Amino acid sequence: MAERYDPGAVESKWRERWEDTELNRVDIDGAEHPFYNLMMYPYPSAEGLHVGNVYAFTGADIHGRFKQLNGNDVFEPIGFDAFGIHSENFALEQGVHPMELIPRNIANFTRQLKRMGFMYDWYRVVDVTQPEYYKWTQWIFLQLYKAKLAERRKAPVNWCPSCKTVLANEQVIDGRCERCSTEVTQRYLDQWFFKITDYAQRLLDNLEWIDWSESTKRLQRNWIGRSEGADLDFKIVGHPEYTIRVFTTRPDTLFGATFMVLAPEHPFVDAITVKKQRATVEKYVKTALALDLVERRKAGEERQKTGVDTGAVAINPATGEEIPIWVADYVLMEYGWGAIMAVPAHDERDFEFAQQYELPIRVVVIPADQYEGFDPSAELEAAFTEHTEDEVLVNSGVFDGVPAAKAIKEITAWLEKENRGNFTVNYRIHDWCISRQRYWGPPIPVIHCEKCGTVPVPEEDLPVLLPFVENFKPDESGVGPLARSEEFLHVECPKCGGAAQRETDVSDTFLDSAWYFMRYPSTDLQDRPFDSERTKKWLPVDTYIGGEEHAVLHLMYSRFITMALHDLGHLPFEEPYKQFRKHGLIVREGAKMSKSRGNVVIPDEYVEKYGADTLRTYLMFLGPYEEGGDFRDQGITGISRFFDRVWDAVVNGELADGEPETDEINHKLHATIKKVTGDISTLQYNTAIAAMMEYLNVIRAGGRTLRRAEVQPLVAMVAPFAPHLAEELWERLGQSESIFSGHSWPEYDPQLAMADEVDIAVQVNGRFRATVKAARGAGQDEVREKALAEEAVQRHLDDKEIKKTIFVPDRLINLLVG
RNA sequence: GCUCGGAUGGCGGAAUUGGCAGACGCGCAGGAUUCAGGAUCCUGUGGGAGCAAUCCCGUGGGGGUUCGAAUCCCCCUCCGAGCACCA
Repeated sequence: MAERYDPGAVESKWRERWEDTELNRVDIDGAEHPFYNLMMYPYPSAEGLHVGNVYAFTGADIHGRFKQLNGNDVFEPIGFDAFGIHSENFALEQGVHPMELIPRNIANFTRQLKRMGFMYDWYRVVDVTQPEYYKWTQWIFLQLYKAKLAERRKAPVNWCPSCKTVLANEQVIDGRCERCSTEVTQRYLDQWFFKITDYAQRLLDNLEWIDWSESTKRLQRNWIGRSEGADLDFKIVGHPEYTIRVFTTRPDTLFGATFMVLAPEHPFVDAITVKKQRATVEKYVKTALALDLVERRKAGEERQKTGVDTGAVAINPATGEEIPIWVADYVLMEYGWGAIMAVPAHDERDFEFAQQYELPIRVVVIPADQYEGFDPSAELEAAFTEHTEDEVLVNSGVFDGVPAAKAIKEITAWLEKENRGNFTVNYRIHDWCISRQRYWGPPIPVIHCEKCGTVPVPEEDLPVLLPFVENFKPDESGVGPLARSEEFLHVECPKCGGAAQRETDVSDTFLDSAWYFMRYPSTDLQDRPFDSERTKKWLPVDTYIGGEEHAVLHLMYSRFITMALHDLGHLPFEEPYKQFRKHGLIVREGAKMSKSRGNVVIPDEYVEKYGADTLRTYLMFLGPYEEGGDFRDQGITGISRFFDRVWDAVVNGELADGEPETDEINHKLHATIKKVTGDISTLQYNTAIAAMMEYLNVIRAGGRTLRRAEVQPLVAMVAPFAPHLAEELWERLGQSESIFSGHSWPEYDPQLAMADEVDIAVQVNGRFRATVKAARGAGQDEVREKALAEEAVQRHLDDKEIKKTIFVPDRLINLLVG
């Protein structure tokens, strides 16, 4: 009676064995071939592990196990991103205090993660809500504060009326809160900012050399949004004390600037508005500022442009003409200088505005082929084209006829010489607002003293403990719930000893995750955030695998924090992850998974039925890992059957000793090892699995007695995907050590991996007519002779003369006849 | 609107990067086994014509380059993602 594969029994056996033998416990100080394999730690939701988590972690775990099987000491830690709005909102919904709820969720997550067979080192878990962790999050804040990279200022901020907190720009998706999808509004509050803009250029430059998924790098590039152009100054008639500075990417169109526009918040608005227009302008500014950010940002057709004339007049430095100054809310204070020179002929927004208010439009750039015979007085259609070498300036004085791209440089140079402007670069990225008027986060370690102002908490007083606050519900006040704890709020000023108050905001949860990977190797040390020797040994992270939804959030923030800590002398490197690979998204039956659709895959059900190994492998088989896949319930049986057969091949029946039985099988074995080794290295797990299946089909064909040398390498190749099964089979093959404890990955012989006989396609006039077998490397004459011997080839040659032969060695021969 | 992906059998997806399209798996059909269902095993499975050998068509649509195109170039359609009044 054949013994059947029982995943449940095999998996629980090895789960216990690994735990007893501490197989995945890494010798942090003693490891000889350190490899840091990181995956994005989850926030422990009450719903438990999502199949998306399992997908992400499995792909990363396979990578880690593969490295381990190849002789590395792989450190693969896990932790919990348990602070933050998401966790807190759930606690509110359930009416349970987060201090009670979160540990419960973490326990549940831990159980589920262990069931999946990830090779986590459970002796080094990070839980960001523990004081021994957030003490150091606060420490990082203090370091940035000292370096003047943290700054408190009043600013318009994104406010989520539902979560009742401020959000970073990165957390506003389509004008809505990324967590609860409520429309975001604008508020003016005192906020802490991290000056990530100081690092914009470096964050951009380093993208050139870090080994990351291209698409992720592109997202970051777009988000940083570098644009080159010029700052230039406009004089105001009758106000010699003011000049309006603008930023433009199109200095070549300067001669076409027929008016200027200030943002409603622009500091000069009040001062320069003429008496007659004062009431109108004041009213407009008031209305504009009352609009929330979302409404104001609605572009183009959605909302008509509005604006008012200040009555003031500026001088176009190029033409010397007087041009009117308007105020309009389509100009944003946050970008550039909050003021623009309007060139309606070459900017759609300015054009729309000019049409609406009947402002003059002057064309200054035209296609080069229209330059001959151009009449400068003629009316021309506005043209919103990119400046190319095919375009030249007109109506532009001495610059007439100059190609637009060249004119950008020449006009900028001229402005610089005149001291009226200069070349400059602008970035779209804004400073990172880290204040949150919420409860569930690390208190920002700052004290406000009436006498001394803002005083940082001395490092020796850290951590500033998050107090238990019974009613942690956020409210409309813009003041965080921590203000409700009298005991927390009132404190002595560390400087003068007088009565003072603590900062009541907590920091953004993205600050917790910006450095968690630095903590893992040092979780056992309480006197420093990370040990310098261990950091040198393990960091930067060798491979980081995670979702791309964090491209401009976590991944950008952690790069910034790493750079800042590097510059402050705390880290020997400035990029945190040597290699980053994004994984795709997993959908079900072609549709996104969501609770409302009711199509969420609960991993537990499948683990119960098929085992963790089968679920892991099936998830990887769905499609290319970096692109995601489509989960179909029936598909999992394919993997289930595959493992049944692998089991059967090893366990049932005698295995013969000696080399693989035939050269053909030996070749197939080596070719498979080569293919699987390559595919796993590049995260192409789906084709790696297909290759193993193909190999098994080959060796099982004909029901022959298998040889140990045919089967054992397969067991090793299966190990990253199905670690429990592989361990069991490894043991049954007579191995006494864990398959993961040594260098168990099979080697291949590159010569053997190539077949010595190949099929060569034969074409006649480009159409396939036959295949012939030939020795690898066979020459054209030999192949041609074989091809001509084929009956089908002869038929299509039809006795005509062969005019030309195209020969690709080992692949194809194409015979061309008249 | 801008930027970037993508479209291949009934389905998920392969294709050595310009060289036999459809690997591998699911599903389906036929057969074996079974009292039966399930499981398992064999065989077949892009479409069309033919008893057959064989032939023709075929990678979203149209054009092109090439001895040869799923792959490269141009135009179009549809789907997805990110950004969006960023001057």
